[in-house]
Amino acid sequence: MSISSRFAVAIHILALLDINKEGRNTSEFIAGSVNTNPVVIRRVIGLLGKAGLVHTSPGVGGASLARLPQEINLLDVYRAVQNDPPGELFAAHDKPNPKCPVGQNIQGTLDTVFKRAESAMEDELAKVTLDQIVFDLVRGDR
Amino acid sequence: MSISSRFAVAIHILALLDINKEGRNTSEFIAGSVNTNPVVIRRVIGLLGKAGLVHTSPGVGGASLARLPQEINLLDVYRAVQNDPPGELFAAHDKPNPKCPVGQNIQGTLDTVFKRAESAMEDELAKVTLDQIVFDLVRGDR
DNA sequence: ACCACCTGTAACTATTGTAGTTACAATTGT
DNA sequence: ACAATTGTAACTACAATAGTTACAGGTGGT
Repeated sequence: MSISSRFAVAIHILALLDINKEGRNTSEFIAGSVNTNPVVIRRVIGLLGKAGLVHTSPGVGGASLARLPQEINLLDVYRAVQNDPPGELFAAHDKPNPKCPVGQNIQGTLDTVFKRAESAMEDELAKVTLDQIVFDLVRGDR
Repeated sequence: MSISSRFAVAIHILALLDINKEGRNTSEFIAGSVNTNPVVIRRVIGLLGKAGLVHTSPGVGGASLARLPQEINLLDVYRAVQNDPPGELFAAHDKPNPKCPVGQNIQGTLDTVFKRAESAMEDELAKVTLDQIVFDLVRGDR
C-alpha cells in the first residue's frame, strides 16, 4: 500500500498559504485549488495546526504559516499528517512461532533493517524545505 | 498506511527455506513458523516464484531458493511482493485544479521529491542480502 | 495403478484506512 | 445582528489486507 495522499495535499496547502499570503485562505478557496471537498482541507489543516506548522483561527479565520517556509521541511509535514507512529512504515507480521529458531529472532532482525530503510527515506524528506518547493512551483510557471 | 506484512512474511519464508534446506518445506510447515494460514504462505510463495526467487513444484513439492542467499537482497523481495508499481510509495492527490498556479505544477514537483525519497529507502533495502539476515537470525539464537 | 499428500487458486468474510459528503454548533469581523 | 467560516461528528463508498474454507489437479511412494 501507499502513503496516504494527505501528505501530498498537505504540501499543496502549505505552498498555497505561502504563495497567497496576501489573500484570504479559506478552506473553500484551498479546496478549489486542490480540487477536493473543503472538509478534507480543514481536516488536514487541523493536523498541520496540531503540529505547529500553521496558525488557524475559528470563525472568519483562514490559515497562515506558523513558520518561515525555509524552516518547514517535508519530514515535518510527513510526521504531521501521518498518524502511524514513526518506525512503522513497514508492518511486522505479528506473533511468529517462538518455538522456531526463525520465528524466535526474526522480529528483532527485521526491526533493525526496517528502521534503517525508513530513516533513509525520512532523511531525504528532511532535506527539502517548503521554500524550495515553492521556488520550484513558481519557476515551473514560466 | 504501512507497507503490507507480506514483505515481512516473505523474508521469513526465504530465511526458513535457507536454514531448513535439508527438510521438506511444505506450506503447512512454514505456516507453523510464521503462525498464519497455509494459504497465505502459498500466496506469498507464488509471488516469490513469479519473481524468480524460489522454485516451487506442484503436488508433493515444497519450495526451495532459486538463487544463493548472497544473491537475494531485500529490494528483490520487496519488489516481488509489493504489487504497487515502483515509484508509487507516495500517493499523489489526483487532478489538482489546472487553473491555479499551484495546482498546475505541483504534480511534477512532488514527483521528483517523492521518487528521491523512495529510492533512498530502496537503496537501503538493496544493501541487505538474505544471507546477512540468516546470519543475524542464527547468531541471535546463541 | 492406487492413494495419501500437497500445491494453486477461487470465493467468501472480516477488518481497517481513506476520502468524500452532509450537517450543524460555535466563533468571528463588520 | 448577521453573514461567513471553522471545527467536528456522522455517515457512505471504496480499496487493500489477511484469514478461512473448499476443491481440482499434480506428484511420488508403494
